[in-house]
Amino acid sequence: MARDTRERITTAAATLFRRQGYTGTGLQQIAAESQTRVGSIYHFFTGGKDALTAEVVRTGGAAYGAMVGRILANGPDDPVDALGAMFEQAAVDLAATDYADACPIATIALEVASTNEPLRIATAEVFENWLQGLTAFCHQIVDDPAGARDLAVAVLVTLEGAFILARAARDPEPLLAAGRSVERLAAAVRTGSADINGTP
Amino acid sequence: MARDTRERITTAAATLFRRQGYTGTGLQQIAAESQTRVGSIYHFFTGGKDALTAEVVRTGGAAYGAMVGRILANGPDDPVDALGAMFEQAAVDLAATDYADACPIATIALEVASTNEPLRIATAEVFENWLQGLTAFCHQIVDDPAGARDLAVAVLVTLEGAFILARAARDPEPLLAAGRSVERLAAAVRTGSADINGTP
DNA sequence: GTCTATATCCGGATAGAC
DNA sequence: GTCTATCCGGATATAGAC
Repeated sequence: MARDTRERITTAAATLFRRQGYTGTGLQQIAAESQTRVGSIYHFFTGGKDALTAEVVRTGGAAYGAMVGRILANGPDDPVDALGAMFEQAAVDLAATDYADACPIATIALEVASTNEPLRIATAEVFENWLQGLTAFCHQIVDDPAGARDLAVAVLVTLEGAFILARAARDPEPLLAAGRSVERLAAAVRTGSADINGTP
Repeated sequence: MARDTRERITTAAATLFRRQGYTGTGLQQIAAESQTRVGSIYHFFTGGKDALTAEVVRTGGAAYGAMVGRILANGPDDPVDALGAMFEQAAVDLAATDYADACPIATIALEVASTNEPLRIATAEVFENWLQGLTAFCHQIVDDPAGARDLAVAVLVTLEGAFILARAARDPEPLLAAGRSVERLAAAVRTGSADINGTP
């Protein structure tokens, strides 16, 4: 049962961190949720809470990035439409989980950004990995590498910000509105028709 | 010194909440930072930590919204350019404060979204107030009310998401890239030239 | 590997002297 | 209004029996 125990700990921690954040979740609660003891957590994670959190950030981040990649790959053929569909799926998932399951690392990222340098770096690396995957996808829409990266940044930050508003309001509408705007931006970038200073 | 004490408490709490979040900040630390005692906090805020936090969210949110409004009003005459300038200003401010002073309520909003209903509502109201101000501004760009609201949502969520990435990476680039994309989106919305399904 | 017990400290909150 | 003292629970972390 050794491997099972370790996995129960990380999954319980991931769930609790999503809903309560890093500082808001105690090791005792993680132990209770994963049906182990605090001592067992320290058996598997010698570095204590921070070592556990770092692993949750990295593996949870990789899993979420892979899931988004699948959604984009299995979505509409038109990559612009696929981006919009991703936001709609995020809205459905968020409402279905009582507005709890949004970004797995956003709360942690904000909590540790100015207080915990190793964890800050772990979150930054996850975001960068996501951006690289999204940039590759956006290359279907824009040839220019810098343009694809900019579009990828826009997609990710729009999703992250929309998660904040949707969770706060307990309303999927910000995610849907954000999806419409991302589609519109991606279409404008693709046609190249929208100069920064459009004709008034 | 009575009024001063109360204000010192809220100011210290606002600063600490920005950098460490809600659960990551204790009343003892707030008391130390504001040079008072925990008992004094309870003298002014009978409801304890949550009452203090609710006031910080509301007054800090109103102040930040007013500041953004001033930046937009005093920026370039072209409202599309003004939106881009706002992101550039946010990037400058963030770097100048060692990547600490981003959104005053975003961290709190994520922490309490699934754990503290009164505070969740307080953050939602602040976001809604900001959206109404931004929607009024975006009416300079789009006539259609729904279009102006959608653009306002896009601007706010893009800013919020860019704050997360910029703080995690300790790099203003996500804010600058987000600003370029918001300008591009606003220009496309103004000209109405970018259909959702643009010509490939 | 797992569990109990415990050390040390900080969390929010309150009562009451001054 | 301010300050001291304190309650009680939970925080992280560790030591050691089994």
